[in-house]
Amino acid sequence: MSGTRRTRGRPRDPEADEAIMKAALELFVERGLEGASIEQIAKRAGVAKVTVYRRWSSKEDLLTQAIEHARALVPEDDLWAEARPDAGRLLDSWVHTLGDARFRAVLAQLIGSSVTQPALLATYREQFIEPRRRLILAALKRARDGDDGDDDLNTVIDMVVGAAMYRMLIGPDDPEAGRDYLTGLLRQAERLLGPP
Amino acid sequence: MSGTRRTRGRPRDPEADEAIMKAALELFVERGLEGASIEQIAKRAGVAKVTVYRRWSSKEDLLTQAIEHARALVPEDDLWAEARPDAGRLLDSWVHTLGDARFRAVLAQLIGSSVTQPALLATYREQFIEPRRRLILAALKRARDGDDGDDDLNTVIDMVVGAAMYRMLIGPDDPEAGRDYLTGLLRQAERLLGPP
Amino acid sequence: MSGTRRTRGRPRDPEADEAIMKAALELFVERGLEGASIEQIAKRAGVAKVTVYRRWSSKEDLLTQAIEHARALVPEDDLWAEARPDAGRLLDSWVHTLGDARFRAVLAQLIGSSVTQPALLATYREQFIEPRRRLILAALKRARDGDDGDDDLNTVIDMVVGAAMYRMLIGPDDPEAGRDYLTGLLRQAERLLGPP
Amino acid sequence: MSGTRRTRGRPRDPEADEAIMKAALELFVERGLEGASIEQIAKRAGVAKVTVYRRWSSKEDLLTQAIEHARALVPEDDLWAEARPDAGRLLDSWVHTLGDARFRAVLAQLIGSSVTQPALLATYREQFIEPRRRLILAALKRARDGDDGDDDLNTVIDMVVGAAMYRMLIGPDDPEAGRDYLTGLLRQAERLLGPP
DNA sequence: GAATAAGCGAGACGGTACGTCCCGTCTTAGC
DNA sequence: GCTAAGACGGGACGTACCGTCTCGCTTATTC
Repeated sequence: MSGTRRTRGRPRDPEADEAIMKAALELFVERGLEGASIEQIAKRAGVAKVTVYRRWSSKEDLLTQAIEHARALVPEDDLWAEARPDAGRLLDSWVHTLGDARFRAVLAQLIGSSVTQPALLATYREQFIEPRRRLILAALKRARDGDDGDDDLNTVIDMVVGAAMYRMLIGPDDPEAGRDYLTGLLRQAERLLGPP
Repeated sequence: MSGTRRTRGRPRDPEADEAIMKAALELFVERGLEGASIEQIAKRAGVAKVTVYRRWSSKEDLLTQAIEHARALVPEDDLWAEARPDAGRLLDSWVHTLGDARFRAVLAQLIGSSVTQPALLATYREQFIEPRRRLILAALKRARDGDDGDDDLNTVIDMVVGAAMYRMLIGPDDPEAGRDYLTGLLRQAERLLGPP
Repeated sequence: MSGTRRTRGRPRDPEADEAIMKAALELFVERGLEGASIEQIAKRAGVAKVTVYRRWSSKEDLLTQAIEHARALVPEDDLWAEARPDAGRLLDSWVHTLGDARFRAVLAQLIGSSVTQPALLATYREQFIEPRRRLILAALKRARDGDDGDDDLNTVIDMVVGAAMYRMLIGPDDPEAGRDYLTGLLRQAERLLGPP
Repeated sequence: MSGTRRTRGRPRDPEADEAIMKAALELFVERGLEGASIEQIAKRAGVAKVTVYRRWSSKEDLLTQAIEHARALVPEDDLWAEARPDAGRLLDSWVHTLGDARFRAVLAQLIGSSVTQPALLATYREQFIEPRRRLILAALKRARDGDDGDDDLNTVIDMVVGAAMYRMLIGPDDPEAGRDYLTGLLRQAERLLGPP
């Protein structure tokens, strides 16, 4: 009755997919693109190497899918999915994310690997970053009645997000990049968004 | 006065140092931290592996020093070393740097490798980035007579530099991050630096 | 009856064994014990180094087995395996062997390496030399009805074989050690085996 | 006044020659041609590597000369230099030499190295072996009044010397190759030298 | 119920890099 | 000009992983 015909032979173990993607993401975060070898991924997932290769043609494919898969598991995403989310809670969420070492590790690894493998970072940007930017842009346009061009608003977003990421990725390791710093950024942004 | 006694035996070949650091930096840019193996560095430099190991105890030491060394070779640095450099030329220099794929590759790799090896990025920050920031900060303070706190000025610098780097490292690959984009950033910065 | 369970995983490639032992023997003959490095053996056999190390724990083990293996491939051995081989054909075989540069090289290398590594020569002696000596001894005893002690017969064999090898290994390089020389040796041996 | 003009600069240390040749010979005996590296020879002689290379152009040159040099130091040689040495004492000498592990090691290494480097063994043969053979041949001819050809006598010498060396170099390691064995060989030789 | 087919763990395969050691050559300072 | 010291390019060492491959076994579908 169901549309999808079952294939012949032994079916794939669905738990393996889960375990492999989990292990892949963990290793990528911990040791980067090179450190996340199929060998290690298979070992950590408790799976034979062929089992990985049968499902994904390359490490990059696997990681891309693992990133997409992981996104669906993050409950916080729901907040960003709301049409008009609460600004305070978004700030909290943003502070929380930026302070998370795991997040920093993922993003740093993605940027590093983008030199030889741009697809991963592109996936991440489209999956995580762009939706959030679009949400913020829409909120700003609502607040401003659209009297500024998108370009200017986008530049302001770039400045806020860019400063935060710059601080997190490159800036000195002082733990200053917390709520106070973000609040300062937003205060400056308000001036840019106010009347000239 | 000198007092430093020359050591016995054949002195180390200074050309080898040069060749090794050059090869190391090239490979790091091309293939990242893992791809820059001592084996390949030595081969490209036309040097025996021991010759590398004699001078540097680890790949990270080598790369750190290679980055420091490379900085001294960049003539453009002179511009930034001037007490009161010309703003237009600085902007040109900045545009040129941000548009350079090599620069992007180095910085991206450094950020990626900072997860497991923070020293490299720290060296780069202290050698390249901080001096430029200090110069800009001083210029801004001169212009503003110091009526703003350092924190605010630093935040503005973060926003400009951060936005530029964000665009270069993460942002969509459109080649928009050129002179026009930077000019837009600076225009916004002027507003932040003007009277509230 | 067999009981030997096949082990799991991919079985070892029997052609690799063959190629490795062949390459090892060739290199040993050409360049001696030291020249026959695992690195070169693997390269010549078209095989990865691990593949060698998986099978043999040391170079000496490998060469010992290679010598044993090579013996089984020499068809001439069949002649010596016959119960009552034809004396003329044995002489031909002996002349042929002594004139073979390869044979001289193997034996010379084995003797040289026996100083630091006696096992190789011992294997060779037991595999090649002793069987032939036993065969000759048996033939002599048949001919003489056993009225001499083994010691005397063995001494005569020593004298014939020893003279031939001495000529081949140490003696001046004149190509005299051919059929005439061996025939002369055997004529002298007949006198020793005849009535006193 | 004297004919030989002293050259300029510091004269070579004559003790160095001695020490180097001694060390070279020792290492050759202990570890063979490959093991007797200039590095090790210099270290054991307590001398810099250049000091060795300045005097000899190659390892083989050095060893050849070391062998020649060593011969002059062996007092036993005087016995063989006598016109009509005492047969009993010669036998003693022979037994002593064949039983000496050092002698075996030298000869075995020389034979092994002759595959790639025949000069060493040739020197040894001409310096040590041939003179002794000539002496024995002369003695036999004196005793026999020359009624046999040289060839036959040489063959008998080959058989005795060959058997002894075969036993020492290849034969089973039983310590049988002592005085009794040699005496047996000589007894057999007497039969060959007697009337047909 | 037997045949077929695909998934699975295990492990061998060729290849590359590791960091160390030693080789013979070279290039310096010091006597 | 000799000496000791030590750097040089080259190459082998034995180990560890890499991604690919090839086994025997297991599990499911199909005939």
